[in-house]
Amino acid sequence: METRDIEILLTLAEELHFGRTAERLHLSQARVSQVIRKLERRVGAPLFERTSRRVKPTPIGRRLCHDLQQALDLIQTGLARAEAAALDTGRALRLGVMGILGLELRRLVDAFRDRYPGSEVQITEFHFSDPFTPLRTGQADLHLLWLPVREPDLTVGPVVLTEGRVLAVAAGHPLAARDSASLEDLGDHLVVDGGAGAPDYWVESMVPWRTPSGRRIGRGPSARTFHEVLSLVAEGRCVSPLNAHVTRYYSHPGVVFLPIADAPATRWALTWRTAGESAHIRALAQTARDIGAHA
Amino acid sequence: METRDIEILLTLAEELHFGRTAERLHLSQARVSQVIRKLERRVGAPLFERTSRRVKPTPIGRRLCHDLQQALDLIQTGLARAEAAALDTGRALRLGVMGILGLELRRLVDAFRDRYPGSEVQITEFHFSDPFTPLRTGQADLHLLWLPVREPDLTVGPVVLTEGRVLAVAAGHPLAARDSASLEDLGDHLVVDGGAGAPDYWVESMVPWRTPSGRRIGRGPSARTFHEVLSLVAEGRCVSPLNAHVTRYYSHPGVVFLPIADAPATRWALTWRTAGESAHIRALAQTARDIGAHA
DNA sequence: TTTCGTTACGTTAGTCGTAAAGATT
DNA sequence: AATCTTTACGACTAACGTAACGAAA
Repeated sequence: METRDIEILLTLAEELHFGRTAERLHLSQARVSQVIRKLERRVGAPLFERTSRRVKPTPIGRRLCHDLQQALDLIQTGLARAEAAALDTGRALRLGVMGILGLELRRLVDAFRDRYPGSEVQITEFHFSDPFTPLRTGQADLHLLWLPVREPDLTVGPVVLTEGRVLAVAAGHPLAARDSASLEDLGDHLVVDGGAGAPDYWVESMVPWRTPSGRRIGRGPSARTFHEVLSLVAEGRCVSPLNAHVTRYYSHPGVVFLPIADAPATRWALTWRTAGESAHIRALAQTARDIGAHA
Repeated sequence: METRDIEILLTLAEELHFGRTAERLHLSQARVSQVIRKLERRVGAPLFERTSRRVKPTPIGRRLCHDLQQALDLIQTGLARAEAAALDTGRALRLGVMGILGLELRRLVDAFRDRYPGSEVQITEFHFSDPFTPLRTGQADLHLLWLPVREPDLTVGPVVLTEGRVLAVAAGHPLAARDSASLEDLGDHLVVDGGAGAPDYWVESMVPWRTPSGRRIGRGPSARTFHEVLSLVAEGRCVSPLNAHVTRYYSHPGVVFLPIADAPATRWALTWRTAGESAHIRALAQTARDIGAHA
């Protein structure tokens, strides 16, 4: 008898309804039926009387649920205690960020250090040219990535930052004189190319392949890091959509940043390998949820 | 965290040795390592300090083991209680036997009824032509089968009967004048054919394909039930090895039974579908173990 | 006829073993 | 070198979902 089975049994004893039980546990109704049947065969007696109208525990079932509820509570509190203790002794959590963005996470990191004085967070910088590899190779425990992230092995956690987008153009560029740009303008110029390390859907969400009206957006020279992008833009070899926070940290005489009026907001979320989830990771994610996203 | 994982953790905490833990739980050493590592990542702290010479629980590990031990005990006692209650309310256990053999099980059935007055055992007869199907289709909960039984989905339980073998021949048959037969004699005559419902290894163990010296044993007409066999033998169309208990219940004027001096003993064991194992089945098997096998 | 629970079957995720590598004495 | 744990990889079991079926009101 596995704890998963116990959880299903107890939920059914509460809900008294196979469908609602399945829904609460994100299972199919059939699965709930199978598990209960398996338990009944294991025990050797029916645990519920059921018709299509009513589900009611038998005396044996009721008694078993009572015992198992206690056991499950014990497991959960024991685990919670161990996790709490672990947070006082753990090694540093490596939090990946792209470019200068680590500075924007001060509030989160301070709040986390405040809650878990025994834990440490280490900010590590990675490049947008290969966004998921640091997590997969274990170079980072979490990574701050812009959404959408649709990778089956990764969990997308809370959104911690939301910001607008700007277009970086050379100071002498025709657009530089305007005080805002639009996605449609991208059709008239080359944009920086991010290389092949990231999946198309992810690049597309930041640097689209087509303007809203359907014109193709041309790819210019490629860059791996933010500084390389800035250089290319300053040389006038291309333009590049960027996230608004760069305007707070960079001012380059040869580059002008124009708000892109019709670009969707960029949402930055904590992301981690599902298989690598740990108490530390959950703690940081929960801290992020609690302090909320801020522009 | 599943109960299987808890069991592994607790065993390791007792043995303080990955290899012995694996052995006790019939697992590979690697698997133990994997599970512990998974738990450690889940908790977020090492649960054991280990070198190739020593395994020692950390304080967090020790504390967690203590909590989980209690939980596991609770699950097991709760389950045991439910099973005990089930034995008082259960439906009849259907015990399959071949031919007249049910009469030989009186002692077992009486002992079981004595121990579990709320339970019932119902003897059901099946044919040797298709020995495993009754279990697989659910027509029987247990089946008394001669060994060896090598079916991946079936569990072989205790041996409840052991007996010698006899050769059934027609009264007028040349062998009928002798007072014993040997396996070598089978090479001179046709034996009854059991049909294709049973696997070869199982048929072979009762009616071999070759004599000890290697001569081929010819197959005669086929029969599905014991009575059919007896008819064929009486008609002189074939001979047939049988189990010795038949001499206690059958005396047919046209048939003579000769002990087969060099045949191995037949061992009859309770067998059931592994997936269908229940408290009732375990109770009957345990009763059988306790009263022991008898000739 | 609708509402549930059950059964049948195909897919997939995770368990487990094998074999080889890595670490410690 | 010997002993024990960890890692890598492939096979297989069992968990799970989908869809069709069956029973009850």
